[in-house]
Amino acid sequence: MAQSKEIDVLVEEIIARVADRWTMVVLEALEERGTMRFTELSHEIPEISQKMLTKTVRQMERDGLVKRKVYAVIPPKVEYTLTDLGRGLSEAFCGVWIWAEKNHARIHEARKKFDAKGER
Amino acid sequence: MAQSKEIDVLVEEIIARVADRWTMVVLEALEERGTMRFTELSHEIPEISQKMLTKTVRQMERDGLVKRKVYAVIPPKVEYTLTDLGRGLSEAFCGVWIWAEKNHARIHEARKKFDAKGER
DNA sequence: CTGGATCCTTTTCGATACTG
DNA sequence: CAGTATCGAAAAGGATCCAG
Repeated sequence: MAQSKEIDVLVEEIIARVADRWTMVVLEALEERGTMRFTELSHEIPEISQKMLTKTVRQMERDGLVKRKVYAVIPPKVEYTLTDLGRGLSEAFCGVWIWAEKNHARIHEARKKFDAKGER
Repeated sequence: MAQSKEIDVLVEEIIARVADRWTMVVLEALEERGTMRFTELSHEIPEISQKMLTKTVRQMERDGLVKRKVYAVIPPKVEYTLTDLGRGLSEAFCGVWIWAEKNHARIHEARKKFDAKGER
């Protein structure tokens, strides 16, 4: 049963959005540590800029992957938690993480070989 | 058993590279149809430009995900095939595709809700 | 047929400064 | 604390032309 082409395009768009560099890392962090505040996230992922973190969590919220809970206190407090949808994605992506952990050495090796060839 | 931080960064780099928009689509195409020529790929994925396709398959070759076989004929003939590494990734990523197929409707729904809120 | 090279536009991203 | 706004650098991407 062939999927329609339109569905394919929709699915591809989801993959592209969701398989984003930072989305994956934030998803992992939230999966491992549960509910987290904005600053906790940025400490957990030092490589991300504040701007990208804001953008990423907003996008994830929009896509229904995380729940954003704002406390009306001063100073502000905002907590991020994975939704069921987000946890499902995290689980689905688990296989890719495992694959990457197992094979990153092979990839780096392949790159070295490839680059060595080109230098001749 | 906590993984070292350096490994994490290596793995994240792999994820980022491999979870690229076009890499995923090319991977899928090659997994489904086996060996393919350059033009076949570009026909199978009409949305990709020639430049991006070239770049993507080069990168995948460098990372050891595809094998590139050049036939010394005129006109030129180049075939692309997944390596074991590539097939492994495709398999690992399979879970994410299934998740996306199952849940794309929920995501689009979540987006609609989110956008509706913002318009007030 | 399979690209490489070039030019140009668009998008992404980081750094910085500022606010409730 | 948790952002928004803005600027400029850098990267991605498309279009076109050319070559082996």
